[in-house]
Amino acid sequence: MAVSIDDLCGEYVREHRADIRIKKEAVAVRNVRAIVSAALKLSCRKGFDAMSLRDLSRESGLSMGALYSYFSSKEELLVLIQSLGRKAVERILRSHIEGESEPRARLRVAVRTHLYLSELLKDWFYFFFMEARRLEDRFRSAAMQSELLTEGIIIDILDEGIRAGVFHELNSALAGSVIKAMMQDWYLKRWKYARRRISVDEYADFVISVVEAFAMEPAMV
Amino acid sequence: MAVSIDDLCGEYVREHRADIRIKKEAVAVRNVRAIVSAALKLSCRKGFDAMSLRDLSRESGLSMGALYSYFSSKEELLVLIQSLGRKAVERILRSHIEGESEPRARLRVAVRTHLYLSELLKDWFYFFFMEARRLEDRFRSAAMQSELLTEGIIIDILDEGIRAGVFHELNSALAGSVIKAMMQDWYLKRWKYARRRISVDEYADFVISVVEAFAMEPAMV
DNA sequence: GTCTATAGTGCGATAGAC
DNA sequence: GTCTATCGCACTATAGAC
Repeated sequence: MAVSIDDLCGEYVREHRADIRIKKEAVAVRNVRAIVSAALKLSCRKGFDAMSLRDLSRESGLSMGALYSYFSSKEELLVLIQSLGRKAVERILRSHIEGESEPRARLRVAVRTHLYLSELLKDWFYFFFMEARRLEDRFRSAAMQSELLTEGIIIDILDEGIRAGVFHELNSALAGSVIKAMMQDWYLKRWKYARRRISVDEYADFVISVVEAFAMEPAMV
Repeated sequence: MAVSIDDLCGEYVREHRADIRIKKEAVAVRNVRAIVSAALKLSCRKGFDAMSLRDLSRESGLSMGALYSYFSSKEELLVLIQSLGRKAVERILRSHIEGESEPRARLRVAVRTHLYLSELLKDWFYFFFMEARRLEDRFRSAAMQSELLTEGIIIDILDEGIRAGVFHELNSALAGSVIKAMMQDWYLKRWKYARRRISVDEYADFVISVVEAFAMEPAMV
């Protein structure tokens, strides 16, 4: 699963060559990386609003003026980080789940992949959640669609499993919601799980066991 | 369960008579109510940072100057809302659970009471979660303690039930975490459940069914 | 491309009239 | 008690030197 801040920033620069004033790709990627990395770090501490561009300038090592070569307003920077990361996450999540066909295995892979991905990109996921309401309407609805999309993947798997008789009759919409809630807790309460020395694998195993206890026919557990 | 914004604000005024410059209690309660109510409304839309005191002045109907008769800085207003609401919530939650003694009933009451309370005080709960990281260290650690306290209530009930043989052997700390996560989803994703016309009762029943499927011995489900 | 310096804005907070 | 008026400051954003 080759995905990191570097990869995502490289992808962004190549897709937005026209909007960025910097000609050398290597320079652009390096600086975008520094900016996004610094912005995530500072925002996750105190929030995007509380982060001033002076803070961002200091943390990223670029001057105020240089920052504006990469985005044209603070709002645009917010949208950049949100949409860039989200698109990448959706793509990766989908590609991993497609490998499995049997519902029970698909459900396990979906939960585990989501947790691994959110572990790898903790700051991004936290940022998506906490800063989504600061977006303008058109971008916020994209964020809501994204919440529903991830959940929809889970719901589809559950419905498939019910039809196949692997899972018993259950409210798949509500089940999808609470499964998503459990997965989100991993990156929303990092401090708690870190303090208790719970690994992402332990957490994944536990969530899967809860989900299966509820969804599986007793005879198959 | 007599608890509302009015009750909490009245309680605050009586406890902080010394700090508030207004002499008439009736006036003070009315204005504190207007301020807190407006602050919650505005903060839950765009965040506490994004809410200016001019916005708050407009929404509450008090002038900038008048606002400063009730708090001495924006930071103090944040702490006021956080600590006031949180203390009240903890007290109410504890008092309701004490009524039950049998582990299974206690668990059901704990989940249901928490959900009802978060329904009644949606804005407060949302505010606690989203604005906690803006607090100074000493206040933020109080917020973290509160997260652990609510979760601790659940964990204690689970441990009791395991000892009594009502629940099977399970990792009660992890179970407490994910139960808390499911309960929190109710007020963190209000837009989603409202859109789907899910009532708090439906949600409570569902969460309880998930928890019991996992925690109960198969024979007792 | 990146810098420094600064323009222009809106903020939190306060003083003083009523 | 509450208001209006205003202060000083920190912010976003930009202009112009290098």
